[in-house]
Amino acid sequence: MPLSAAAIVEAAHRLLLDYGLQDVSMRRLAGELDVRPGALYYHVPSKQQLLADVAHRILAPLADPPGTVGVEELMRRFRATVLPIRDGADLMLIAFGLNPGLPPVPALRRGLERLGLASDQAHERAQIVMHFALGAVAAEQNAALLHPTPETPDRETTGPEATGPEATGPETTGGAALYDEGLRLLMPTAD
Amino acid sequence: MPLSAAAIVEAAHRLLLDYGLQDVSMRRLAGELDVRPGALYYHVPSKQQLLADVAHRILAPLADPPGTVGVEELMRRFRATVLPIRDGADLMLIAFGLNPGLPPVPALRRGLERLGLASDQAHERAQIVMHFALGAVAAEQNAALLHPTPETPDRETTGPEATGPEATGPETTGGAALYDEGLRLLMPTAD
DNA sequence: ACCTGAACACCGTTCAAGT
DNA sequence: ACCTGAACACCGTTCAAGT
Repeated sequence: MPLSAAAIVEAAHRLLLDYGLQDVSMRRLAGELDVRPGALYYHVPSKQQLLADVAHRILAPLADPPGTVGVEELMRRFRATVLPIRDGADLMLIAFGLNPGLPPVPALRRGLERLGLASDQAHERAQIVMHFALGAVAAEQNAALLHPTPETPDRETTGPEATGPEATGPETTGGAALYDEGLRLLMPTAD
Repeated sequence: MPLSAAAIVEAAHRLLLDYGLQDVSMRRLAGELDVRPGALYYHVPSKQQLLADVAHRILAPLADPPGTVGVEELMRRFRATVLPIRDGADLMLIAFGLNPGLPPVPALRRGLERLGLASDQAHERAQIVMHFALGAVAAEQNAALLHPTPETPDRETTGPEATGPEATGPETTGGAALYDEGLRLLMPTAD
């Protein structure tokens, strides 16, 4: 088969999961697909759009949570999805810049309305929650990359139930606890 | 004079303010300073460390706010400082990864303690607030860059009182109002 | 001590030309 | 229609050698 946008997105996704965002280059991608770099541009308009498509694929499971999952659980899943990807939050920041209505957002809005917020309020609150989530995961990933704790587990061979680090922080609260607390503060209350 | 770390940081700072993070390359910096790229590495260990030093310079005014400025005002100043710099939030994300105690953070902690939080609580809350601020400014900048609103003012020739965009959002609340609301939700209350 | 020259191993993107 | 070849204009970093 001749190569296609879908095949390129899939290869980029694999490269991202296996090596991280830094290693997803158009040239490396071309190598992986056994074509010259220029060939990719017949199928995708730019690296940026390609990355946005990859992000969409990754976040698709958060589009319509099965049953009625709570807002906090939804956002915990967002963190769990993005955290294991190297520079995953940077990718999501790019993707949300291109398309602010990406997957967790509509479900987040609906969930906030279910909690009593009017449509406008829910829209606003959803953005605030997303901003916090993106900042928190980005900070957590950068901290881990830049001064890494000894014994990074390096997921691989771990089953699908692998959730994340939770290495006992040096003087800070663990990333998950901090994140949960932030979510809690941003949840609607009678105020 | 022979070139120095300080001179390199200053040139990088100028390049950042004038052209944005994308144009701060070691090679371009070298050109600006009339040396070959390798010369820079005699004075700075890496681009990453250089950028962290530049970030420190930029955030220095937020280290000890004159008088006793409120927490919300402090964080508004953080936004106002970072927003006019192209990809400023990306830079700050790098910088805070390297050094989580950068300028607004200690003042933020002190301010939160003044509002009644115990030391541990203030530390935790400060991180949460910083995560939100970083995410919010990063999202705002990416949105502006990726699908720019017509008539970007393009600061320059504008006086020192230039504060920022505030273009009437299409369907969303303006960036400043959204940011302020996020801050408000994260401020300590009796709960 | 401080810097150059030159290399190593890369980037994203374009586009005439081939099949 | 789909891809190659080749270029354009770049990257960060290292390091022997010069002064």
